[in-house]
Amino acid sequence: MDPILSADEAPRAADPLGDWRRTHTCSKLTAADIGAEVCIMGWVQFRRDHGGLIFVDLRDREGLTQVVFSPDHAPAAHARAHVVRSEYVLAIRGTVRPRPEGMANPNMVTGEIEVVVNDWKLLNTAKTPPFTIEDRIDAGEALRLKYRYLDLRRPKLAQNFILRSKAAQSVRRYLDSLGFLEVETPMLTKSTPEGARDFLVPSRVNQGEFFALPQSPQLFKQLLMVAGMERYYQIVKCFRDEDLRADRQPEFTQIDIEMSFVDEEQVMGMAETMIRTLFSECLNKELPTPFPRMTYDDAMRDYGLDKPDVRFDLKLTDVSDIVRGCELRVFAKAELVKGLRVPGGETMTRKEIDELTEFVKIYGAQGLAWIKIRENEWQSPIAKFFSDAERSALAERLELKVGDIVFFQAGASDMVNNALGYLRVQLGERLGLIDESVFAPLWVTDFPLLEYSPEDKRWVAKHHPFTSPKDGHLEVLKSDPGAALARAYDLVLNGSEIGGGSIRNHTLDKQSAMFEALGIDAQEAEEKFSFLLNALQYGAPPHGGIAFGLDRLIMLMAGAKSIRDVIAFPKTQKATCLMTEAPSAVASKQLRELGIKLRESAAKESQ
RNA sequence: GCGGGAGUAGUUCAGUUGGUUAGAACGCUGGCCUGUCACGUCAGAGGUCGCGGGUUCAAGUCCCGUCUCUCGCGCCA
Repeated sequence: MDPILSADEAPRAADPLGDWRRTHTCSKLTAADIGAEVCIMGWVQFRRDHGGLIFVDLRDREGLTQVVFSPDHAPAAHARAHVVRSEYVLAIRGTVRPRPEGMANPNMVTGEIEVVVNDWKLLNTAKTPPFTIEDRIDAGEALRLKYRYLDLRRPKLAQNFILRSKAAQSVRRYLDSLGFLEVETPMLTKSTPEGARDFLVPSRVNQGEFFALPQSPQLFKQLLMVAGMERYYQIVKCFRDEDLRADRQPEFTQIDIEMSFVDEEQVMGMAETMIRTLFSECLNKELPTPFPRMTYDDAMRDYGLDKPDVRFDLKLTDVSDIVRGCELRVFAKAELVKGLRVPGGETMTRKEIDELTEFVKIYGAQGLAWIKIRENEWQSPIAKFFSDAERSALAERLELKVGDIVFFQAGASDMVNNALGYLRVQLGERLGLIDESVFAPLWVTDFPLLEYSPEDKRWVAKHHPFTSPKDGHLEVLKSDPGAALARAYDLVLNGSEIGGGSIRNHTLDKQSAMFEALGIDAQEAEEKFSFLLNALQYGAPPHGGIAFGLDRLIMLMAGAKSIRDVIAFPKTQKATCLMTEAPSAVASKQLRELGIKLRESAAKESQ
């Protein structure tokens, strides 16, 4: 056995691990282990030094165990233990024993027992951490991101990564059992015109030219289908240089899947079972069979959004036709007028309504009209503008009852749907209509193939330009581009889009027609996508697939508020890493090798 | 690019109408303490009030600019 330093000689020098081996993790000791000689290793969570007895809660990835240094039991070991501080790394050899009568701690998994120390090693000391490592956090996120390796020691965060690992394994097991091949695709690839901004990587050997990091492996997985792989998957990083949100990071992970010889029913069925298996294996939650479905048009009509949160019941109602002739001009001339009836909402205060009005303004609304339905009157700033006929039509259409409040939004249809759709979600949260223990999956289908971009003044792909139109919709595409439907589907969970996919164009003529509709001429298509167009001419099988946002999925499963809580080393909202301080300036030699010169406004001091 | 919130001790925060030496809790250091479990107790140390200007006899506090973190809008096929 290794010699152990005595208390008076260099008490803070670390001991070598030597031949000590861990026998148990800190969560695994129970009353069944009483009497056992064990060796546990971990970090000091709390120290309670009574001068006599010293208690230490030792933490490892799995949990906490109380360790007791006793002057009666092992005087030498006890004498050295006064130097122990928070986050010191200890190896403990001791005996599991029951806590004295009445001293059990019901709040701890291992609260029945404690380990009385026979001998111990100080494996390392630690500076006082800048914040306390416990779930009851009191430090700001910026500080925690700088010391991410300390934040990750918190049990709650550690649990998220245990869940994430189990989830990835569950998905791999499932897909492997169905004959999917895990194939890696390039990280250094070609910049594509459509979609998000690319992260670019300069090439030293090809100066003046750039790789792009993949926004997704979309084209590669299609080419793997042409290559006859038949079933592909990958749990893979994707990169998009767009602004961040609580649920968006510039690099994120997809479960990427593609299959040959299938239609949308087979892809959705496979994906649905994968998600159901995942929830069953990792959370012990049974999701409905089958998942409910809704068309895009129905989602927009009833919920205003293409990702309805169906955990609660409020719905939007179109009343445009009823108010077309009313005296309230903003209603009468609006492209779309919708109402949102809130049962029992009549008790809402002026202040609450004002807050909701501010809320909808975020989405471009000018204001928020409302009517409180009382026994003998409609209390409302706008009720006077409606005729008796209009009132009774509204009451009937909206199924108004005494005690309700109904909110209206009028104007451009995109704005009305967006503002009322998010107002609905806001009300669901504020009024406690959401059961947080429920997971409500929903397929949204029959998406439009294209949407009009006012900014670019042209039609752009809603899903992506490789999505196949529904049967017969290739013709619709030419006559009425906005009406053409896609063989695309999204999976929505609790109001978040967690996955989406489509059946692809596997023939050259269909893909060419799609490019044409998008205003990509033959020459540009050739430049950007010749490899795909070539491949489609060599016997591409019918194929389709789906991709899930793993981070967002784990975030929902873990009940985390931010995607950062399920990514080991995330970026801040300005896409920087507070721990490594990336991105950073580089030496001018590096830039010279790449043939890159910075514009003066962008140049920063290099190291 | 735009809007909201935040920035004061190691941490989380308080700080009145601009007015004495900027406070509290936790943490930290030292003493005491043999059944604690966010131990207790006594004592102590600890401040570029994000940064830069300005107004003023006097600025944590008022004004202008700027940076960072965060939530959202736009953006994200």
